[in-house]
Amino acid sequence: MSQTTKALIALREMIIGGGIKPGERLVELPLVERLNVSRTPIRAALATLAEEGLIDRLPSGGYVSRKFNEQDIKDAADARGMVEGMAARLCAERSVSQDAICQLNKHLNQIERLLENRRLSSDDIEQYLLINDRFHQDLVQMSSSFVVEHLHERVRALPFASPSVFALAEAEYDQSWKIFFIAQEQHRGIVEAIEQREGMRAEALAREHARLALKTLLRVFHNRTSSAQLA
Amino acid sequence: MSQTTKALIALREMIIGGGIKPGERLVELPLVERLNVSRTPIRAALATLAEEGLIDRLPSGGYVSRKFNEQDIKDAADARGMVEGMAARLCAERSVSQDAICQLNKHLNQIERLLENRRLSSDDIEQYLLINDRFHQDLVQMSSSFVVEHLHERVRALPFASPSVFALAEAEYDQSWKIFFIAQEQHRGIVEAIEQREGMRAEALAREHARLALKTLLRVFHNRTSSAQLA
DNA sequence: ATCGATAATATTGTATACAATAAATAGAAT
DNA sequence: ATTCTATTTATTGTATACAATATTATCGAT
Repeated sequence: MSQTTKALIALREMIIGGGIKPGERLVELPLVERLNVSRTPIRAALATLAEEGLIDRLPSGGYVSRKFNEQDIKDAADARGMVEGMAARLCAERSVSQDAICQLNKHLNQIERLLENRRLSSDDIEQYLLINDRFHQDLVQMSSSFVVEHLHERVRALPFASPSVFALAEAEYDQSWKIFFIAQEQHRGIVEAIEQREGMRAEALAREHARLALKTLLRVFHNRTSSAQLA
Repeated sequence: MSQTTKALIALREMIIGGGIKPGERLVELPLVERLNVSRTPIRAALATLAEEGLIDRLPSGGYVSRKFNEQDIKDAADARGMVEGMAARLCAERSVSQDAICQLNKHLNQIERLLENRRLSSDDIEQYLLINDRFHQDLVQMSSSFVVEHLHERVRALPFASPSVFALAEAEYDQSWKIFFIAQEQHRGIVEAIEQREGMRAEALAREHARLALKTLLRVFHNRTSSAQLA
């Protein structure tokens, strides 16, 4: 693993995890000591983080950690829905191959198998997130649009735009295991719409799907507002 | 102007303008000589260009100039419509101030004044592009969503996603000056929809507006296919 | 005490040397 | 001739010294 990657991961973790507080300036030299990497890879990592939208470039040079409010999280989810919605629509309009549909269904079948045990273990949920991610990733790939792929990368990098491990704890609550079933129903709907070339429906479903993820996420936050990144 | 900015602009111009051909690898040392800038700012510029999607990062390190086909241009326009559509919708949903509406209308009035002379000079068109850009930029700003702003920056950087000077020549043709009126009508529609809090309509109009820009652009390309960037 | 100018310091921007890695070439074995 | 390996070369990755700039502190004037 390159030094740049090392710095990037460490910094991301510090920002999300609260090691660097919102509004705090990211000075290069101190980071050299904290991360045991020279300035060059740190600068590269900072540039990347700025592109990802996690930190802000100061007009006079340097960076500060952004602070995100609840509205930002909602917007991020909305944007994610928009991009994945476009992906789904393009899949429908461009008649993806039967093979592609099968691959999507394969993921969904795996999820279904997970959901057979009504009580999901932590491992199950981790599994779920993994497969879920693959499903969405494949969907984007199948749109055959480099632009959509490109935007999806950006949207995925936004904090909390993706269903995260934070949502993990949530699953313990009895009230929320239904979420998985609803999400799965939406997954099926999206694939069905694509198969039937119903672009508009595919897009709408993908958007709604993002809203569901958001709802779960926000509930978690309201339970424990102590999240480091939140203003 | 910093060396990095200098390198960035020069490289962008070389890629779009054809000085660097699609598929060509961008080796740092030769670029140092061609641009009279050291490796450090060149590396920074290359990283930025990769984020913008103009060049591809090789898994083994280094970059190659991307080649864009007609589908990519269509997708870019589509994506632009999607982002500006979301911006318009948010403006509507979030009840932008009367001041904001006035500012948008101010731009539109300026455009209207330009369009009074049926025959537009090159200067007029340049003016138009400038004002048009400000209108769209303001629209995005007024959505008060940093996510939308963020994505808009990405989408704007995509080649040909924005109405460009290429379209300039096109305006000479008698058949195409109507385009400006249609575009203006859409502009008015978008603002009206925002004013009346019709989110869905605002979004749809913004999307359609992007398709119109695309149509113009594609016509130009079909007339003179010799464009450097096109595969 | 407050403001402004100037000096001191901190911080980023740039160049470059060196290290690590990838690509290309040449040579040997089959 | 072809493939594999060894060696060379080309290219990127990293560290660091120096330059330019921005920020902060100091001091004097009002």
